[in-house]
This record gives sequence, structure tokens and C-alpha cells, in this order.
Amino acid sequence: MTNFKRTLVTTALPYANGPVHIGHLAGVYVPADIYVRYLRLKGEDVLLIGGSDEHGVPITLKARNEGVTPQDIVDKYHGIIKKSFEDFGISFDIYSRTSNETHFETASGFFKTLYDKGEFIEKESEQYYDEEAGQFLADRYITGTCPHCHKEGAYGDQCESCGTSLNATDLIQPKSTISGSIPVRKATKHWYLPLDKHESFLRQWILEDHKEWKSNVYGQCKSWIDLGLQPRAVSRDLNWGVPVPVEGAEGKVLYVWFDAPIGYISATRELTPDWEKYWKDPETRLLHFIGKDNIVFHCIVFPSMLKAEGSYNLPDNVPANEFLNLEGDKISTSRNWAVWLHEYLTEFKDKQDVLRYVLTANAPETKDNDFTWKDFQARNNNELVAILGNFVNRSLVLTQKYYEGVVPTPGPFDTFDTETLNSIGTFVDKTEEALKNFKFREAIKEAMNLARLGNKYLADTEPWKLIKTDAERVKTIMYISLQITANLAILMEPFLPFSAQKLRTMLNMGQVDWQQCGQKEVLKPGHTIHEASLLFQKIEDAEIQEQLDKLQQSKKDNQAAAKTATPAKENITFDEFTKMDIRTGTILEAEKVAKTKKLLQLKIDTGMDQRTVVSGIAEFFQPEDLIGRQVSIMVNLAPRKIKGIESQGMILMAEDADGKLVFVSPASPVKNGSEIK
RNA sequence: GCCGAGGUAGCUCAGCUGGUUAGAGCGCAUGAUUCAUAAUCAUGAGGUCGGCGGUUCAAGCCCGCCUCUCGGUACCA
Repeated sequence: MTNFKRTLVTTALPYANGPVHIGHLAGVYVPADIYVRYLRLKGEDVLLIGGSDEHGVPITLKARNEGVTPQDIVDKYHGIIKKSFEDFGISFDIYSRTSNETHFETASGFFKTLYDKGEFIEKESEQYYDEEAGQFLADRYITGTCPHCHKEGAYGDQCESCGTSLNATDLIQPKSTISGSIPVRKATKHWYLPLDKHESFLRQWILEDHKEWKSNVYGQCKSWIDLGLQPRAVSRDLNWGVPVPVEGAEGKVLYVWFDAPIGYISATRELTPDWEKYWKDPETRLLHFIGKDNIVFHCIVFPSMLKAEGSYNLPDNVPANEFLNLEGDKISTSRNWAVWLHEYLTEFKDKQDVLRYVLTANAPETKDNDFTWKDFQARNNNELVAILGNFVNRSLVLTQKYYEGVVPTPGPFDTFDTETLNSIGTFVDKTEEALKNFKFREAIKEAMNLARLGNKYLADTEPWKLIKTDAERVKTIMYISLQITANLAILMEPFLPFSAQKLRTMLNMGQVDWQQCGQKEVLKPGHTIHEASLLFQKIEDAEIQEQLDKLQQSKKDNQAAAKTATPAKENITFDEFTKMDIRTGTILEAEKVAKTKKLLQLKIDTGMDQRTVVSGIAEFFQPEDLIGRQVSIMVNLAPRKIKGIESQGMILMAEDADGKLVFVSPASPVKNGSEIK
């Protein structure tokens, strides 16, 4: 590995349309903060960069819904997010935002450079345009009927009902959410970053030169590259974002995915005039801490941008984490299934370190993990309180009791003393080794082992007994206990900064650095320490129950929301209704369409003929169970080829709240071909 | 379907390029102990390493097939 002189750590920019939750913290910010605090303690030159991602369509939509400006939205959430990070001790050198001036300048300059170098391709395409509002419509600004599940109110990019991702042009009866008018298709010009052009470079750089990346990251990249990379639009028609800085681009802004990672650069520029040293000097190590949803951007897209620009470093590693679930379910902002950081701190005041600890000890490093309140309580009570807090307390209380807070002068060390003192260094080394490899779960475990060592040492030497018979020996024992305690005060700093600081205050330690860590004498004999207070408090069952009840309430609210039917569609005339020819029919044959997940190929006796229908119901029915079943079929729907099979009609299904499909059939058997009207 | 990541003790996870009786923490049981927030310390019970087959003197680790979970992708008239 190259010997780097300094490190630049970036953390994924949280999207400023909502607060941050434990998933963000566990996946990105806590590990990044631990890593950076560790390097700082070692005296290394390191920067931790963060900021809010404030552009993009969802923010404009939210603003519209709430009747405020997009700036109002991002101001609000940027404030909340920034404060949450401060409160949890995420030690950013700068936490910036993409709506500020430096960023506009940086992003726009970056685009201009690539533009001038001819790194983009220009393409014209047809997009929906709202004539009343006089603007192009982003996919999210269009609603209509989902072509798949036929639910109304699907967005142009995704149907929230069936979860399918869509193209706006596929929506049935599209409608602009801005003016309510029916949008028209209109040609528009955009710039694209030809990722395919960078494929051979990416192959070499990732698949050959960075085999050491985490397996989830490496595999994901390989998957994307092998699937074939496509040119990606870097601009779009929108009025919220960084304007495209070329002529003829009025009403166009940089696509949010393009401007967001440039936010890392902008923030660094804002922080220091020396920013280029951190971004362009090959002796700087660039690290991106992100969640797994961001792997493709940070390993493929952003590096391609940097490479195309030419003067920037590429990331040396991208330690992406998987996702954190909450009590067995995916964390979801819209379903309010989350533990919000700003709420946590009002309910568990001053317990930042507890959450940091639990999220680190149970971090989703290799696979998705589950956060449960019961585990949270257990780790607090059985580990932080019982092992770490208790050892520190024992050590300090005994010192006060026997020596009024003065570190005693030790006598000769016996074998066990020496072994114990040596072990301190061993645990420190193991912690450090894990940290270097981004194995934070293992690192915090090894750090805790130092506290275990302390407890064992006290249990084995029993100073409270010896004090009556061999007071001299007790001095040595307490001296060693205090050295372990002092080491903990340093070793825990990256993980539990608040508690470590509190401990250092108790120990009257002052400034520390990593070099002291692992040493046998951190506190000199004669040094006076302060009164002890508890580092951690037990968490009672009632507090945990309160949190569980709160989540239960979210679940109830969601179920209630799911029960309300979607509003009726616009009226149609009787003539329009009679155009639809719906009949009863019987399924004669059914088989799964090869190489698909959802498709069944059905042969239906419609009374008039036997015809083939392809239907997306395979997830809910076994083909053999369908034979002989009577169904409703729309017979005059224009035929369409699906997976090479011509589908002549459509089976009518009802969709339940959970997305399950149910046949709409005659209540008792009728002649095939009977009209449904 | 295809691609990727996972499936190891009740729970959360380690297991390097295949090599003696498969590990840790928590939980559980028993014992010791009382300086300490009834905390601690020791000992122990728990595993056909998702399933089946193969390669090998030897497989949790390699190969094939199957199965389950998560993510990406195709498909949903």
C-alpha cells in the first residue's frame, strides 16, 4: 500500500428532505467519525467532510406540498441534521450544504471543465412539458395510473403502490402535479456522461487494482460493470439546483447525482484555501464512507467524473456498510419506522455514547443487521454499565478510599502484574489493527476487552482483602488498575468520545494522544484524580417498553392509512364504459414464463375462442392450482407482446392492501363468454 | 430468470492461501466473591458450520446442483 501523508474522509451527504435516523448513523457517520478520531489522536493530517444534499426533485415536491419554497425545506432539515450530528459528536471539520455559493461555483466549474474537454455527449429526447406552467416536468412531478397495478396516483418514476420503477411516458392518463393540466411531449436537449467510455479503466482500477475492497462493494461494482454501463444524463429540466453553465441551457440544472458528490470538494474549498492538497496531491488518501445504496455512485460514477476531469485523486477505499433494520422491519421515513436522532436525545438525554456503542457493536458491516431496543438495553446494562462503567468506578472508588485520590507508588511487580501490564498493549494493538481495516465491530470489542482485563485483575488480586494484611501490595495493585483505567480513557475516545472525555476529567488527565495508549505508565505516582461519578446508567424496562409502544403506534397508523381506499377516478361516459368488453372465461392451461419472476402464461377459454394471456401473477399462484378456474377477462384490449409471447387480453384482479392479488370471478359458475357489464 | 452479497451455538457475529477435539461476546447453568450501578471473576452445557452430491490423505473454507434472506436487473396490459 502507498504511504500516504494525509487522509481525506468524506461521508455521504444526507438528503435534506427529512431528519437523520439510526440507520444513517450506523452505516456512515459513526464509523467515519471513529476512524477520523483515531487518526487525529495519532496526530495525522486528516479532514472529515460532510454536508447536506439539498437539490433534486423530492425537495421541490415536498416544498410544493407544504406551500413553502425549496429553500425553506432545506434550511429546516439542514438545521436539524447538522445539529443531530453535532449532538452525537460526529467531528466534522466542516458540515456544509450544496445550496451555498461555493458549491454552485465548484459544481458549475467542474461541469464546465468536462464540457470544454468534450467529456459529455449531447442528446435530444422527448419529455413531458407542462404548457400551463411553462416548464418541463421531472418524473416525480407527473402522476397517473400505474401501467402495472393500475392504481391511480403513481409517480412518473415509481409507483408507490406496487413499487415498480417507471418511465413517466408509460403512465396512463398522465397529469402534471404543478398545474393539473395534461402534459405534452416536447423535445429537450441534455448532456450525458458516457460511463461506457470509462469501462475499461473502471475494470482495471476496481477489479484488478482494488481487490482489497470489501466483498460487498467489490461484488456490486463487478455486477454493474458486467451489466454494461450506459451514458447517464448529467442535466435535467428543473429550476432548483445548479444551473448548467453553458449557453442555451436556460431552465436546466445539474442532475442532483452529479452535483452532490462535488459537494465534498466544495465543502473542502470552503474549509481551507489548501483544499487542492487534499484532493489532488497523490499522497493524500481519499476515503468515502457511504451506505450500500451509494456504492455505484462512489465507485463508478464519481470516479469516472474525477477521472474525466483529470486532476483529482480517486478514492483509495470505499468502506460501504449494508443496511440497518429496526425491530425486524426495514427503516422507512414515509412509514415513520425509524429512530430519529433528534428524538432519541430528548428521550435518552446525554446517552449519545450508548447509541454510538450499540450501533458500532452491531454495525451492518457484512450484511444487513437488526437494531432492537432489547439489544440496546442489554448492551447498555451488560456491557457499558457492567463491564466498562463498573471497572472504572471500582478503580476510582478504591483509589479515593485508600489514597484520597492520589496515584500510589507501586512496589515490585510480580509475574501476574507484568502480564497484565503487557496485555494492555496487546488489546490496544488489536483495536488499532481492526480500526485500520475498517472493522469497527471488532475494534470496539477489543477495546472493551481492556475493561474486562481490569475487572479480572481486580477479582484476582482482591485489594479489598489485602488492604487489611498487606497495604504495600495494594499500592501496586491500585497503580496498575489506574493505568488500565487511564488507557481506557484514551482507547475509548474514538468510539465513546463523551464518556472518554468525562473519564479523562475524572482522572485529571488533560491532553492525550494515541502514543500514550498501550503504555504502562500513563498516570504518574503522586498525580491526583478527582471524585468519581458514574459513566453509564442502567436503562430500565419501562424506558424500552416506551420505545416499543411508540413503534407499535407507527405500525397502527400505517395500517389505518393503508385501509383508506384511493380516491375515485374521473367520471367517464357510459359509451366509454361500454367500449370495454369484459367476459367470463376459464383457465385451461397455466405455466410459468421462463426466466421471469412474475409472469404466467395462461390459455383461456373465452367461449368465443381459446387465447393466450400473459399475466403478472406468478408470485401469488401456483400454475397447477389455476386450471379450471373461472376468471374475468378483458378481451378487446389491444394485444401486446410480452417476453416474446403475444398476450391477448387481461385478467382482472383485485389488489389487497398488502399488494396481494385476488381473482375477480363470478360468484357461481356461468357460461364462458358471458358479458360482464 | 440473470448478477452480487449472505445463510456458522438461543441471539449478534469471527473463522487467514482447505490441515489436529469449529471460536468470541451476550443469554443460560453451576461455583467463587462483595471494592463496585446485585455489578464482577471462574467453570460448564449448547453447533450433522442452509441441504444433497463431488474433488482431496484431509472441507465451514474448493467444485456442481438445490433451498432461504437481502440488494441490483429484466419482466407485470
